[in-house]
Amino acid sequence: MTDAKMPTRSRENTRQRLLDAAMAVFAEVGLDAASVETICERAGFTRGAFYSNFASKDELFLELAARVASERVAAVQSRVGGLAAAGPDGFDESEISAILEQVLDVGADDRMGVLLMSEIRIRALRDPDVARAFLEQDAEMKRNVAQIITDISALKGIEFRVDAAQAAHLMLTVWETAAVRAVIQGVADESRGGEAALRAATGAHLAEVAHLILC
Amino acid sequence: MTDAKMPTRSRENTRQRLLDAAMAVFAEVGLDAASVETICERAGFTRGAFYSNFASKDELFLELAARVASERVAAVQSRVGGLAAAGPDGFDESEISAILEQVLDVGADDRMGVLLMSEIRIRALRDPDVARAFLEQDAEMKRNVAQIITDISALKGIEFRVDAAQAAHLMLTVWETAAVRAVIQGVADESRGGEAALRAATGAHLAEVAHLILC
DNA sequence: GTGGTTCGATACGGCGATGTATCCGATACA
DNA sequence: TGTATCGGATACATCGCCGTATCGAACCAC
Repeated sequence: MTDAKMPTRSRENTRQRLLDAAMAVFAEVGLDAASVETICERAGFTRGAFYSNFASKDELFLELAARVASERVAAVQSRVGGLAAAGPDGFDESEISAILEQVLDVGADDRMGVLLMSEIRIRALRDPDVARAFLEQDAEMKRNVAQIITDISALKGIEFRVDAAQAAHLMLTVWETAAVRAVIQGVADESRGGEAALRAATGAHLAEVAHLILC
Repeated sequence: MTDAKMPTRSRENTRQRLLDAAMAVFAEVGLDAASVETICERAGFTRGAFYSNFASKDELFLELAARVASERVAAVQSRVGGLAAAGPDGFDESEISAILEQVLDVGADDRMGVLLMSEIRIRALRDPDVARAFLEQDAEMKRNVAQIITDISALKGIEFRVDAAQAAHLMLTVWETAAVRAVIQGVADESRGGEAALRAATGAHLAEVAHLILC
């Protein structure tokens, strides 16, 4: 029963390093093209360490996907908390989009995040387990964003043209697609528009939607 | 004269069969997981035929992506043409979404179409060539949809809350995301909701957007 | 210190996919 | 009818990667 096991501190450490390395490699070349070998050498291990910690690449991916998803949700939730601070003063449509932009830019503002989510998404198109995880995470995100919208609505006494759930759905959709589009744009003209361009593009689209849902 | 040099009729035929088979296999297992061998046996050939017609799997994919893209655009364009027939009678927000739904359901209404476009999209996130092709096709689609919206606006004397380009962008975004989501939904509960569910889900979201962009 | 356990490295066998080089049959042409 | 060409099949050599089995070293309790 002592077998509850302190994972030797080094074991858990190894797992995390492997997961981090896998995240980077998956983002770079995609799940299928990423060999176990590559992941290991990126993490500074050999395949022995890998198979001592994971049964297969798929298992690792599942765990990684869960980690990424929960991190995204957690990050958004934490930002939602610190939102009430935003005073109930002046209000215009740019404000709501700014708030959401700030809330959402966790997990979608960097190239790697977009690539990883795309990898998870395409996997969800074929694997039931991943599909369920994906939908659940998405629903959670939607709930959080809807909460924000509701809060704003209550705080400022504003009515929107659609209910919070629909608005949240729409904004998440637009945000996600815009982020992907921006990365593709950067790849097309490898002039490395990078972060700035990405943020600008997604922000603009969000503002557009905010305008639409206002009364 | 129809054929400058008849490529033996059999050669071009072989190419097409290989492309068709590849399309199916790519949709099923993804680009990376699809082996040349699998594609060939699906098409009823051996690898000899493949390497006689294509230099590599990547080359085939590029050609396939171009074909799919141009087919999508062509299909939408042809539907746009037959649109003026829709009489300028009664009008409500469900009509505009119905029209767009009808126009768009080419290329996104079937599981395979969604899977293929997702494959192209994820490839566009890493390969500059694919990225450019993707963006170009997307812009073309957007132009066509914007045209439809403009036509409707003129025909019925309606003003929208955003300009046609923005509206088109939004509707394409929502449509595409909804289609993907529906497929994932079907994978999650493999009760095979299938086509009907997919169409219903995407239709509902489109209607929602139509409501928003109306004055 | 000593023995046991644990974790990662090394070594091995094997499979599957790739790309090329060669062969064979059918069609086109003289 | 004989011959050249073309398209696809077959055969071959190779490589990368996988998963396991084994080894060795560090860490633990006593």
